[in-house]
Amino acid sequence: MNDFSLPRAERLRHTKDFDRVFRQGKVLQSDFFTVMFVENGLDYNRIAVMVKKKFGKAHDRNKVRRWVKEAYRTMKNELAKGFDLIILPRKALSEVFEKLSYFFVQEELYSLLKRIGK
RNA sequence: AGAGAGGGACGGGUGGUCACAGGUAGAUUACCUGAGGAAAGUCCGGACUCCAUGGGAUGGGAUGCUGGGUAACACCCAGAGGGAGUGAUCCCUGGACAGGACCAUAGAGACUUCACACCGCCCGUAGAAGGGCAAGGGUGGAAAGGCGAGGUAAGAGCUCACCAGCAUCGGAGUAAUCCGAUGGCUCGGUAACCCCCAUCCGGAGCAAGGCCAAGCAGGGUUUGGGUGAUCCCGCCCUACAAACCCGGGUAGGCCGCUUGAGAGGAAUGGUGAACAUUCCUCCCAGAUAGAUGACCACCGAUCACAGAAUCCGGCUUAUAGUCCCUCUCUGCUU
Repeated sequence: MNDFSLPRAERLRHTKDFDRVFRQGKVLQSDFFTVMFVENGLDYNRIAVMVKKKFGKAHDRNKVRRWVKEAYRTMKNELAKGFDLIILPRKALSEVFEKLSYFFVQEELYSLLKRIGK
């Protein structure tokens, strides 16, 4: 109930899983994020964060990926279960990234992710 | 105190709540560890792995004052010469008498066994003609040793002193080079143009390469070769090697993967050097869709550049701020 952990099993790891999400998945978009998701037949979610090299230098790419993972970890109990999802930060985010705080990213993601499965 | 030169250290801290990666332990839990000085650019140099294997010639590439250090280097240390600065200090570095090529514009003339003569100077003459000359002016990045004196019709290493450069001899130094003597007076620059000399260099890269598991299905054509700059010789394989076509199967796990030219300290050698040797202590990230994050509190007082991917040694570039050491100049006080 109060499980905030994010172990390896709850992450997408194999090429065929990625292919399945890209081929069969549905897409949700906001100005700053794209989310692709598909049902996985399990009783929990698996996620991956993909940051394109265009986003910025390695330091910033790491930072945005960690923020997204952290945000997902703290809100995952409030989301629908049984999906594989891929979260992609969009180019618009990289342009204003330096001025943002973690909380802004968290808000953005929550408003997007709660629409999954409805 | 101010201005400056060289070098070094750190680059938020502590506590708490969640979360991740690795390791250890009798193991759904504890404990420990967890990015950088540049992790970066991928510019050099190695280790390591595979290409069956050795030698020679040619070609290509890299480096470039001297000596030392190193596994090696384009790095480091010490020294030499030249240049800049009052100084601490900083910057530059093979050869232009082996040869070739080029030196725009300007200028009379740009490297040539009388270099040239535009304005000039001198002799000559009524004035010319005809001779002699290169000091001064002018052009240029550079004008054929410089400067002074003698000399002369005017001039000229024509003669002489000093300076620069060249050659020979002697001395000091491992050497670059320096010092001294003598001689004949003396032909620029560019080698990030070809080139010459000396030294070094095979290719590809951890997605290297290897093991296990699973799985299928092999067949055909061409070439005669197979050592990836080329050629030659030797040797090995040809049950091989390469290319292409048709058809099929994997793309999961483990190793490589972090103990290493390792870090800290001491002694000795070395130039109070780079560095080497010996001894003692320590283990300090190893992910694989890729671990370091988020929040709260307090303090310093707002926090730069920025994230490991086989591992080391360098170089270069980016960097808020804090602290330390050595030295120079100027001013003031004693």
